[in-house]
Amino acid sequence: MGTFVVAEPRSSYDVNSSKEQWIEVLVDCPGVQGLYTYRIPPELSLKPGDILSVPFGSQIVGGIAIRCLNNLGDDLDPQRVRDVDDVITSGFFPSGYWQLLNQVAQYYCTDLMTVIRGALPPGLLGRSQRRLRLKPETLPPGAETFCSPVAGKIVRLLRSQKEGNYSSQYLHREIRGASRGIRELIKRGWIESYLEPPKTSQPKQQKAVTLVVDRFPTDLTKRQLEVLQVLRQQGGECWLTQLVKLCHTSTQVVKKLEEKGCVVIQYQERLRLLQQPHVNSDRPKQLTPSQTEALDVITQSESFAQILLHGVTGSGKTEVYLQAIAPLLDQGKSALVLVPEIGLTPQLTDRFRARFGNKICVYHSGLSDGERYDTWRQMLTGEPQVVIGTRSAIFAPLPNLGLIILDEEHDSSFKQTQILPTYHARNVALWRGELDNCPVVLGSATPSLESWVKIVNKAPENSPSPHHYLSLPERIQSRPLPPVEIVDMRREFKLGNRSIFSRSLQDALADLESSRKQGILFINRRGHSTFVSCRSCGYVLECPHCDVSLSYHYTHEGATELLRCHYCNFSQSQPSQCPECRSPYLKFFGSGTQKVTQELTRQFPNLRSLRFDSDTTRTKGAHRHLLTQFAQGKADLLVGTQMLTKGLDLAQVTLVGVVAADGLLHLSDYRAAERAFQTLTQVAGRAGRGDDPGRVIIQTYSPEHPVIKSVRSHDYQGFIEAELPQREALSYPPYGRLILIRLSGTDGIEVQQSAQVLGDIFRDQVGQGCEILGPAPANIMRIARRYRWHILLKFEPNSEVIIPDINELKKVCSQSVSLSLNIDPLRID
DNA sequence: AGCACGCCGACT
DNA sequence: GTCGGCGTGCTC
Repeated sequence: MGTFVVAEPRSSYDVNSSKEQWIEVLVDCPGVQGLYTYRIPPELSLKPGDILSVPFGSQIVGGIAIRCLNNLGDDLDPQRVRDVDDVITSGFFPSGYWQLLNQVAQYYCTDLMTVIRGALPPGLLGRSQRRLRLKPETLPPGAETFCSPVAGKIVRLLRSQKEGNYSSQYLHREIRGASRGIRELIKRGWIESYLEPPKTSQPKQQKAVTLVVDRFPTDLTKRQLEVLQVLRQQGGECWLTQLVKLCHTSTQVVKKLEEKGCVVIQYQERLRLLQQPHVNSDRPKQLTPSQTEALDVITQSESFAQILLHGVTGSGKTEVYLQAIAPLLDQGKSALVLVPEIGLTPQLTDRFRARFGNKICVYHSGLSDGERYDTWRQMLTGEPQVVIGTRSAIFAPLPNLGLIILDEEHDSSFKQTQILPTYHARNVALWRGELDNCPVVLGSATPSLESWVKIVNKAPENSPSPHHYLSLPERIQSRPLPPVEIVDMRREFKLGNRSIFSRSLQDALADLESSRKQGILFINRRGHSTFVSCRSCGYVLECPHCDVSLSYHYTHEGATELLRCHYCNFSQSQPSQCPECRSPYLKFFGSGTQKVTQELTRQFPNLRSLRFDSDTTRTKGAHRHLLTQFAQGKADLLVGTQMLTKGLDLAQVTLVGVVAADGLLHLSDYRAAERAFQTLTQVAGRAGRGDDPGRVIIQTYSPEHPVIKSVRSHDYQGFIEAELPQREALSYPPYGRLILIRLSGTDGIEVQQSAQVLGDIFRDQVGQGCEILGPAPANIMRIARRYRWHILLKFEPNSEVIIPDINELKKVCSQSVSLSLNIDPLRID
């Protein structure tokens, strides 16, 4: 080959680079569907998957680049196509991620953007804001007196703000008919209107100091030398603020060192990851034979597999998870561990951190926006790591996923109900496992019927993927499951015991008092009493906004007596007399955590108890604090609600008492029995996890209830065998699928009418193979002033039921009525 | 979501 | 006649 011209940088006559490029963008705007085409300005480089900001109408909104186009379609006038404004973040989605999001959107009947919004950390999809600013330089003194009254109001309002600056939204909210005044003021040149760019989460930059010399110069002051020595101790690099703090000095000293060429100070990204206290590291524990067997199956699954890990309480599921994850990290892969909302206890994360140290990332909605954003970025680095999180962490962008674990997979907090999409993390986890081709482990002591049927009862013909049922039937170290004693409270009453504690429970509590062991008391409800009624006329105090009675709250001597609504949080002080008949004799019915604690101190003054419910764990860190206190033996009894059932592993607990199981048993819900069995089994499982054997006492008015019988003998199998045929007979899940259409609004008549119209539409359009129940008023018809109606669709899982588009359905409803779909609802109330 | 356009009732 | 209410529809 002869001489060859070295390639010149691409110049403007290069056909490829002068050719215009367009991009189709999914725009983040409510009520907007479909893709919009934008021109890619030559100075921007972007690719599908990038998060963009684009002009849309009069504003700048967020969007996702979907695909590149080389030429515009004929139907689009090039004049109308606008430029992409900016690239907010690039490379935020691992490959295969789109397919997952699309699958979620399709199954849960929402648009892709809604799924993206729910998956991304908050604050990435920004939206511009129109703001108005007073121009003091052109504003004549006393301006408000010689313009229209509305304009005057606006000027006065803007003056009250120190920057003379408010959002247009705020002005419109504060001043009626503001638009006229705003137009006038702009015309006069006294104010200006501008778009504030969307504020999206950004990496946090902080000054870092780096040591750049090996040998320290000789002309250093004592202070300067000290700083350099500390910096060397820190590995040659340190945040400026931290260094200054460590040396008890000022930034001046470090600046001087920079001038002398010893260090460099520059901005670096600082990840705002959740700082957690140090824990002592631990080593893998010896496994039982069944743990070993389970671990082998998991570690040998290198592609997608559904694995149900059914381990009785205290059988050491967590240790199996830990040992299954360890080899993955060595292979450079990551693992995702999902836990129930309140199950994200410090106990669990501490155990993971003790084993894997800083390879652990915690991701849940309690983090600040910045922390979530940075944790997300940390995951994108692709370093092998373990992400522990709640429901939404199933969307964690781990590029090299080797294992997904759902701990306590039966837990209902894996289902999102209030906001769209109404996804179940277990479903999404299985899809993700399939897409990322990694095993999914579902762990529980009381597996959901869904998982049981899917994995254990699965018919061979529709099981293309491997599925395994792994059982850990025994507790570690051969500890026995605690014996469960059922106490018939009707009998107690007959024998003249009017206390909320049966004689058995009283004996056990007295025992606890003398033996210095610890116990747990489970109550279904928080507060003191579930309702207050007048002894003379029977009037029950009800919430003015909801169709429910008010709960009585009273914690201790001298505290204010409150009535509170557990649905809308309305509260008022306890009246001294009946609002209806003025009788002063009001009686409290039904026991909550507060009343039980009160009774305890009255009957067992030497037992120290801690209340553990959403009232006492509301503040940040309270959860951890209460558990630490209990673990340190600063109390003998933990008195609490459902929260107690989730992942507490307290070795000293020997007694578990269920004050009244009946509240769980008699709910008019198809899933009530399953929930009751799970809750009771889980709470019973808190006993006897240490060296001392445990004991469980369940008080009930229906001791013959099949759920109670199964719980007494720790008989999951028996429960399942009784429950499944009932579900099958009525085509309830897991045999049939449900979709709940919820209508609500402040006008009861309009809600009812819209429900009827929708019911007729469904009967017309989806009748085949789909049963339509309702419309009917919801169990509690009114909550927070809103009337609620339901329509329930029930159909075979494989039938081709076509759900009408929700936007079409909304059109036929009254405007005041809001409509939402809940796909596979867990509760219908 | 904003913001325009456009069609009807109460004022100069 | 005009002003100003807010119903409908569009945003590359």
